[in-house]
Amino acid sequence: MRTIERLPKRQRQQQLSRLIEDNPFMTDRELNRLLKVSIQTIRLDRLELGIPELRERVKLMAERSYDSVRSLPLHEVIGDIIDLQLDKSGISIFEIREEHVFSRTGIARGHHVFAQANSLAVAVINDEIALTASADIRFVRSVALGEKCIAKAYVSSISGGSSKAKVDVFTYVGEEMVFQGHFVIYRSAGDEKLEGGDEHADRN
Amino acid sequence: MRTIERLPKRQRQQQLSRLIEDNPFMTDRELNRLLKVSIQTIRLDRLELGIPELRERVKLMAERSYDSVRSLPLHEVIGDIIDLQLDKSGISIFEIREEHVFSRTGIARGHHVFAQANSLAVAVINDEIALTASADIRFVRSVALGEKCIAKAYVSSISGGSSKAKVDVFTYVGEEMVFQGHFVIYRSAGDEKLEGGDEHADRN
DNA sequence: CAGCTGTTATCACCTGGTACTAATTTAGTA
DNA sequence: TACTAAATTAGTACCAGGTGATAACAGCTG
Repeated sequence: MRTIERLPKRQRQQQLSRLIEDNPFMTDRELNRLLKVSIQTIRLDRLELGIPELRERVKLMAERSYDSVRSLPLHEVIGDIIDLQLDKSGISIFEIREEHVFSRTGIARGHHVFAQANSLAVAVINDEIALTASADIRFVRSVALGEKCIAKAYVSSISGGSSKAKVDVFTYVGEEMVFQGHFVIYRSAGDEKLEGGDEHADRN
Repeated sequence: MRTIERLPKRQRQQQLSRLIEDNPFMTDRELNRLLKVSIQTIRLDRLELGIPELRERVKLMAERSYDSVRSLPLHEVIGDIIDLQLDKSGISIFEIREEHVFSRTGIARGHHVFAQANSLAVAVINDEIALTASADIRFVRSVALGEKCIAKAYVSSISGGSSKAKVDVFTYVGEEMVFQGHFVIYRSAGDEKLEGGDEHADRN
């Protein structure tokens, strides 16, 4: 057996890779039944392909998700709030990373930029519960992978003791403005028919 | 030993919970050394507390992250597009789940609802690259955990052979409108200074 | 003292493997 | 055809990290 026609092995190994890729929870036993080869062959194949055993695969996945939970994009506030004067103004920083961009072009997806601004607008309102009621937004220029977005929020009006506040948010990359939004935020004071959006999250 | 002074057990179990909580990758062996009790006691404690063994914990984490990858909130299109007539209209469904709501109240965070609408507005535009330029949005009422958001997008105008399209999106839960947005989308045709937001994602 | 809780110790067993050795099958060529 | 080498299968010992059952012991308490 020199070189020709040893495809079946290659093919099987490709299949094996694919199977494990799209269901990493398969045991060797299940795989040997699916691929109609002995369990030893499966193990040899994994060895050659550098695919770790089930438990290691599962552990790796868990570790990855454990790490990423610590910096999860859509839980709590998007972006790090670095300055906050309640009912007045606030500043947050948000770095555009792999998971935020469209892979073909490296341009940030709009909702991330929006989410940073929205989070900040909500955080700056000094209330137990604050929800976005409406917003008028503009993406001035596209934001690329690796760029740091600095969002600055200014409360422009707070209606008396009651329910609405207006917040303007401007997001910059360096000197350039990339986004602007005018938000109307509902506050908890005196209304039960809350209107949407985001609640107040921790302010650390 | 009636009731008084059996605190050490309770305390130990609390500590155990805490330890496992903030490092789920600990074996019973490591825990027994840390807490200075036998490994059997650790196992009994886990049993009483309903804490599964290391491998189960790790597997659960992996499964959670695996599930959420399949329906990842901010990658690709948010929501399932169930109908699409390019340059005309589109419909998508998005179910509000645990990871989309503010845990204290079960109210959906605004950017998810926005993200669904934004994704759909972009998807409905028949162009290689489409980016959100601006939007005017309103959260009509808050959306709760478990509710299914049906977003309907209508292209209201496409400016000649050139760069802008207007898309109106209305999102409903049952009969009720919960969100409305008017989007201006930039299209790839004839402009390099693209303006932000979201690119065109797969349409399946 | 009996009885109870709590703790520790053993022992058999389980899953999903690794590591190694050996036999068997298959295919290709001298 | 016989030889050779790769590929596959089989079997064994061993491992981590457990479960489950059973037993023994300590210490207090009524």
